[in-house]
Amino acid sequence: MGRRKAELNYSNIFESVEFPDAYKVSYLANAIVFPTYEDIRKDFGLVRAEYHLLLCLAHYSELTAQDVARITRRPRNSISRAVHRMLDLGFLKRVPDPSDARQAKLQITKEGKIMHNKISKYLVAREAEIFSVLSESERKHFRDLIRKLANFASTLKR
Amino acid sequence: MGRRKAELNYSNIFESVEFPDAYKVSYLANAIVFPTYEDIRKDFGLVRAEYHLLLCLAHYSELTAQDVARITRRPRNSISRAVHRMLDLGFLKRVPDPSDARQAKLQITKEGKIMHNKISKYLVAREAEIFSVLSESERKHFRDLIRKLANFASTLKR
DNA sequence: TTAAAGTTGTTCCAATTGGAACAATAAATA
DNA sequence: TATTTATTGTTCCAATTGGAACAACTTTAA
Repeated sequence: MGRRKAELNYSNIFESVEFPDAYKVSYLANAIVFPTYEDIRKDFGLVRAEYHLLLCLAHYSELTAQDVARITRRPRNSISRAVHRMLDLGFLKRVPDPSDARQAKLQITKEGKIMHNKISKYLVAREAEIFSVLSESERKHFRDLIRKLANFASTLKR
Repeated sequence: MGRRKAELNYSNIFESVEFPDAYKVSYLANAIVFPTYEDIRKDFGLVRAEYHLLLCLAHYSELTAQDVARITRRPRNSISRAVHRMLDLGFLKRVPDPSDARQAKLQITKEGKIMHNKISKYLVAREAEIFSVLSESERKHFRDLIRKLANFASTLKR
């Protein structure tokens, strides 16, 4: 007691905010997702859109830049910039689409896959850490609910 | 044995991504939270950190800039910038702390409260829209689970 | 067939952003 | 006490960002 100043514990507004569920989704994203992008940038040298390209093309063998923009809900120009850098880095290849000269099909390269695997490994561990606070059954339940929400959100116009 | 249909709908990677839960939290935030900040900017003229100041000071009568940075997990310099603009706009007032000359206590003004109420109303409606896809019981479960996750996330070092 | 409307990928540009360093002050330690 | 370490709020700066406009191309409508 005495000399040390009283330390108030202003830690959050989780229970008092007017939109507690949306606020916590936002908070979680800020606490765990965005620092993760920062880690990816520092440790692997890729910015968000660049990583998104890897992620999408690791799961679909062929996509246009526009497809990736839609899947990730990022602006097209960010994706466009990222495509060029990823081509330079050798993580993607691009083939013009003969049936539509406006667009080009993108594919991930072997090097891209290797990079994707490295980053994924890190992200899987990170996810496990965060969700370790839930029991198996809670986590299963959460998965069902967040799936419902995400599917619904994906139908909303951008 | 039918051929796979050529016209696939590349809409998401929810089910194939290696970290499906974290990915959907991120996706939800991108789909509903960040467009919301954009709306607040357009409709109310406040950027994210400025709105965060309103939000925090609507729920705690007195906070330092640093408190707000901690509560919202935003960088201090963003909050600092926002404080000055909010003072100019008359939404906040600032009183030097006599017991610690480094810091100042911030409070929301009447005008700030009015602005906060307007924005809150919009956000509450937005939350209701998003979560309308869940039943009452599902929503209650989701609330419990996201609370657990958010509380855990708040204990993680920044 | 022509004209209008929509789509894709791109460049440009202005604004936002956050890391880093800094001065002032406070707290901890020797 | 004197010195070192930590904290607060700030400014600076470089990088990221996304909106808007654009050209090239395709699709739809007339």
